[in-house]
Amino acid sequence: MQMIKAKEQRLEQLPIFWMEQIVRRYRQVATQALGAEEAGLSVDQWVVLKQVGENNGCSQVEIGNSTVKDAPTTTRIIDQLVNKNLISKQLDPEDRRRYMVFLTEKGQRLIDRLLPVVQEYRQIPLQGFSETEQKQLLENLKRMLHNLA
Amino acid sequence: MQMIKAKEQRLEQLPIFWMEQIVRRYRQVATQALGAEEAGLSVDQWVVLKQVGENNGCSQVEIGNSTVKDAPTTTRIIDQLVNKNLISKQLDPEDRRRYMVFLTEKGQRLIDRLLPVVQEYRQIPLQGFSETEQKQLLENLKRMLHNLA
DNA sequence: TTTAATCATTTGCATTTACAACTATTTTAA
DNA sequence: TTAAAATAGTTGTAAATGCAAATGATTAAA
Repeated sequence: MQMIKAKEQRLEQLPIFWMEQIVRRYRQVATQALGAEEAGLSVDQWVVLKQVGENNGCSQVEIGNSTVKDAPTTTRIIDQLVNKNLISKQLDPEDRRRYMVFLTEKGQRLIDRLLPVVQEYRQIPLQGFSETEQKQLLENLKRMLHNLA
Repeated sequence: MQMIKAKEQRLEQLPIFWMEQIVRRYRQVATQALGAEEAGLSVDQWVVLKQVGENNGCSQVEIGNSTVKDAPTTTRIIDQLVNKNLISKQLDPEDRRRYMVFLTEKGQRLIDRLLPVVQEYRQIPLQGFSETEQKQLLENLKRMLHNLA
């Protein structure tokens, strides 16, 4: 059995290497687009805000799960949004460990205003990708994450 | 011309959403694998160390370019590696703004020791991907980054 | 040649992040 | 019913990151 020396991998051949750049650059684009709206909202704050809007009254754990952020991060982002009066928290009378999180009217108005902006920058990275290519890409990414789990 | 309401995008339909998780999870796997070697080396430190090894005597700017890290980050990682005696810096007599960066013997030995470990965890995310799929994935990622540039 | 512009590197700072530890509450099970 | 385990959320901290600005050196231009 012959030993074959493993091919030296250059960084540019590693998907992760590119993904890191894409994620970083995308964040810059998103941050800039949100910043231009003078809403004082970070990308993460937007994601959580939107998620609260779609799951009004849910717990922080649920928000953390759906946005894939850990508990401390979720707590802090939610507090930031509460301080901006975009959402509110209220102790769950059924389970006094939990807080139920609600969108405020101000929060709803902000979502309505920012949604078009977000939808615009979200399509930037996939410009020129066919539906098929997008689906395929998503599948590949899910496979990669599954491999790492 | 009829207005079509943009499809509400869920997070799970965004490639970036998955990429963030993949990158984070991959870092955990890599950090753990390196940690198990008791080398006291972070993932970023490894990448820079390896890059210095492949470009012995080059400047910090060049290291930063090849690893896609900004100047302050590059400076700090290089200093960490210098403190561990894995690399050394030396003023370039031709251009006294630049430092030339060299691998030490200790650095070379560490690379030799860690390389198999790194090659092992690097292939984890792509398990089950054919050559063709890997090439295609890389192409797609490059396209995405290009769209964002 | 002197000034201005550019370049390589460093420093400082504000923000983010991951991780561990802690409190309070509820659930489980002995 | 009471002790142990699990759950929801919070706090603290060390490290990483991104950005802006500063320093020292070189190059380009007036």
